Amino acid sequence: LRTRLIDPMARHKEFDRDEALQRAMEVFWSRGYEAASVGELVKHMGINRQSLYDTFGDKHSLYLQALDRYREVEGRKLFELLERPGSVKRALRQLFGVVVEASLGGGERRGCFVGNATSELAGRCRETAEKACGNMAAAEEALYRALLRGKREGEIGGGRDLRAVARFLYSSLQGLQLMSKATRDRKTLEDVVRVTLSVLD
Amino acid sequence: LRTRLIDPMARHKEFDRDEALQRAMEVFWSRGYEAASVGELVKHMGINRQSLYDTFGDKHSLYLQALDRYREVEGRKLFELLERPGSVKRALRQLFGVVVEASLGGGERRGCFVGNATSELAGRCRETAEKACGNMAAAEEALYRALLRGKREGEIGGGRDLRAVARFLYSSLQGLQLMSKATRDRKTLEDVVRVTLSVLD
DNA sequence: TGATTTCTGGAATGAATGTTCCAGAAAGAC
DNA sequence: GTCTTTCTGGAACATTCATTCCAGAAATCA
Repeated sequence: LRTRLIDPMARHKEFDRDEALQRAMEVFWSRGYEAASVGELVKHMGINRQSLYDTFGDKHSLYLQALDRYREVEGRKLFELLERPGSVKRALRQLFGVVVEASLGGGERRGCFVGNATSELAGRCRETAEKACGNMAAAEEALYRALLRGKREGEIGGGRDLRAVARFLYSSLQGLQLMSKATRDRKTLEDVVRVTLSVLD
Repeated sequence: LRTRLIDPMARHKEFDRDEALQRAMEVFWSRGYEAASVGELVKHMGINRQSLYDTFGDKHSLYLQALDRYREVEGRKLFELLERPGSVKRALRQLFGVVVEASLGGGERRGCFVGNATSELAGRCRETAEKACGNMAAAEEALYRALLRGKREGEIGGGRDLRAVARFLYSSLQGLQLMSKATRDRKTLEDVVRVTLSVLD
């Protein structure tokens, strides 16, 4: 790092750091921390073993960076969905619906990476717990703003503590994602969603 | 096994199988499947390494048996709490309250073993997924019966699809347990519980 | 071209893993 | 006492793991 500033003539990195991190995230997302081996990561990231260690540090450090990336990418999606003009209730139905459909589709059921990380590591790894907390707070905030807008636009009644409702919705989303890992029964998942969203009425 | 039936003269098992399994369950519950080493299991179970393999088979098989035990033990607790005569709403408040207090106490936050197992393995291990499903169905049934009683006794209104509400409550419990792994903020958790239980009003 | 740095692939390392083998002690049934 | 079986502790095994080392090829900039 220092030498490059002093005498900057060398080969550039060939791979795209973000793209490699994205791939790493997918592996950790599917397999979890412990079950994901460095060999697997190397293969899916498409970079050299040495490059992995040079660029991201060790496995644990890479995991935390993957968590950060997940938050950015998925957080952006959540944000965009909820800030989109139009019915807030409709946006929430869509949000929960995406989870249900992802579970019923033939693909892999990875759940929520942050939820998985919380379940697997938060009790044991302070950094993971902090990142999970941060993600929770960010999602809660996005939900809260959406609810505020819903109230402002008359779609949501004023009798509720919207902060509490936002927290409830985040918790429900995590519960649903967990359920969706265990069952592919559409009726069950839709029951959960229907009752969850009924608190907005 | 066969020889014992033909010629039953030998030493008896010295340790209590259920007790050892209970200990194994605690290890898996705290650490998850991958992170729990056989060495750790041997130590906490208080039995010999060989006895572990003789009695429970390999690590994976032991894990599945621990899951079964969890379901029996915790399932019984859930059942007893919900079947206890008196207010159903009160019982549910108590149920959710236990989770909140466990999270705020100084102890380890293990969450729900079945939830942990679902998160870590259900996507990859069919047997785990099936056991998780079974547990879900059993808990749902207990909740459903409690709700039916609440309706019969006039505590819960008749407008609801109680099957759906039972599923919702189970999902919420899982969501809450996950949240409780990441945060120790009482207000946050109580917000979630309050909104969750408000669907019964 | 020459200097310098990074990339790449593979080998090497050392620790930890799950599992099995062994030999002796202990305890029931005859 | 004599079997027979299980228990116990420890060693042995093979595999996998995360991580590091190495040497050559590639690429940048002077």
